[in-house]
Amino acid sequence: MNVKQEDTMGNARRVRETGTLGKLMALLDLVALSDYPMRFTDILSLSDQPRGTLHRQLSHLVEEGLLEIDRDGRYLPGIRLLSLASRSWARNEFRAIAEPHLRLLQERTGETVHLGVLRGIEVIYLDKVEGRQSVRMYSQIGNASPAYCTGVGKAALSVLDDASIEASHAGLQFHAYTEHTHRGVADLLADIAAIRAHGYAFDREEHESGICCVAAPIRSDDGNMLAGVSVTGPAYRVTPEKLEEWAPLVRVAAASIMQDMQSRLGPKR
Amino acid sequence: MNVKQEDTMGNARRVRETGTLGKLMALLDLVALSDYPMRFTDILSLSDQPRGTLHRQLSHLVEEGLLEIDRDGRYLPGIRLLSLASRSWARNEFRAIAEPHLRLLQERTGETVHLGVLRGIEVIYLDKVEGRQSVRMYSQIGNASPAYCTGVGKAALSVLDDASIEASHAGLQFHAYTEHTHRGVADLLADIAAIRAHGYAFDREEHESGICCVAAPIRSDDGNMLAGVSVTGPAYRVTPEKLEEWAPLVRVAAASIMQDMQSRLGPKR
DNA sequence: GCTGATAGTTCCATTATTCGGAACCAAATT
DNA sequence: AATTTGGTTCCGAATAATGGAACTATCAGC
Repeated sequence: MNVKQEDTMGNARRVRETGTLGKLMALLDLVALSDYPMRFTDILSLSDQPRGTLHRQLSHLVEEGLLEIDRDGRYLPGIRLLSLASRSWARNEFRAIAEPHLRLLQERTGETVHLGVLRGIEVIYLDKVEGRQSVRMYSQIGNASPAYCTGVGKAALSVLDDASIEASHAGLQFHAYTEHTHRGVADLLADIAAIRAHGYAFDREEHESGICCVAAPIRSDDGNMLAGVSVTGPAYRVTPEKLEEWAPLVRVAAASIMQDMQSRLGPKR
Repeated sequence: MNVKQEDTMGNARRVRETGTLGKLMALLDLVALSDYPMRFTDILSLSDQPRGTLHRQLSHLVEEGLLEIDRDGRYLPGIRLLSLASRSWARNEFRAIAEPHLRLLQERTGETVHLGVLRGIEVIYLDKVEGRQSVRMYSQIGNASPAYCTGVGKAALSVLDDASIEASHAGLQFHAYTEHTHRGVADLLADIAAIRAHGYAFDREEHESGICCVAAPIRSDDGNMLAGVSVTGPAYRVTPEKLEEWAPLVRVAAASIMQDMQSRLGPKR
């Protein structure tokens, strides 16, 4: 576009901002995914754009219902996003195919089961099946977490070769969520080598203190989508032994999902 | 813009399509909210745009992850929508404030409780609290339904005056979901008059056969947002007597939510 | 395999939209 | 009243979207 080639580091999400839509979506990300609601000036300082331009862009997003302004002039994600997303979820074939297998895995282990897909260097959780406790359903669904510190993410990455992983994570600053979080690509690659050897990945409190999981990779037959299933639980209940014990179950679940995908999506075309 | 002023009736959703973003979002709606996955030509026949233009627009949406193409060349809603929406939901203050009241109402009635906001002539469900059964959580959240045939929708509409309702529903074709669905604005306004008198709305199998509910309106203090709470259940369990019995509880829930909003949002600014 | 038809993609001069600096407006602050 | 801060509007210049047409699969029937 113009001078702003170098994406101010931290935000290693978007690379090229394709035309008008790209710019607006980048802005939407900035506002909707921020951790606190921002006002016009806050956004102005983060997005290097002239005032007039930014103002018009925000107005357009608001007009479309993608953002909303509260009474204090703070910008918040709009509800239109919700209705779009509910379709995205309901109509997702992969999720639908995986669901029964997630349920089975949940029953076998008694712990929470997650399904997530890899999108770049992030994992987006597509579904979640939990046991009795009706804590906060929905919660995790749609959430994006870094691949390098989640079981599902590392499992999915393990299908790729080192070069790709290194390339996609180059220059990324690994955030130290806990003391066990990988600190850089080298750590990650070492872990991934082990994951490839075993066929499953562990997350031992790497993303959240006190939370462990074991995950297995899923790849679509066309190879365009990488995903993972995991069983997650609190460390006091989910011991290393339990994780080892569940690993084969998780692998079976992943394998069954892949098989179902092949038979339900493969033959057609 | 150009000739296409009259929005081919049925789709009484979008009126003016603001610039580039508006057109793209209209297209996204068309594709993402359709009932079945469409291929390029299907979309072409629905959106009156030249081939080249449409193709580029779809490409942009795909590049941004708002749409995806499956192996058969059909366009589907993309997962990026999910991650945006999860923030929209998690950060929604109204939902957070209402939640405890929804839980209480659920406990008191034992049936499923919904929270929905009015957006134009549609209701978008923001939250849902159900009892024991872990049927299909999430399901309803984000879903958009016509206001005229849902309890929450009619309750929310009842806060507006007849003229506004008539204006917004003018020319709208009322879809006959069941034999009890209102057939036109006249029916709707008659029902709404009763709702205003009582302070609560019934839905007696108007949207879905065998499903009944009772709902009460919620209006934000600034009057910019209309919403509703409802208790819903299967007709065999949720008799007319039960609905009458719950009506005051639903009104109390609505009132408490409004009060909480006032005290938690009001004083600030 | 050939022929015509249908589906999808690319090109590029024209046209419409966005861009962005600056002026403007409105509230708070001194 | 004067100044600062936060937000909005304007309009010529820069840029991106448009859309007709040419082009390339892919497919169906012969």
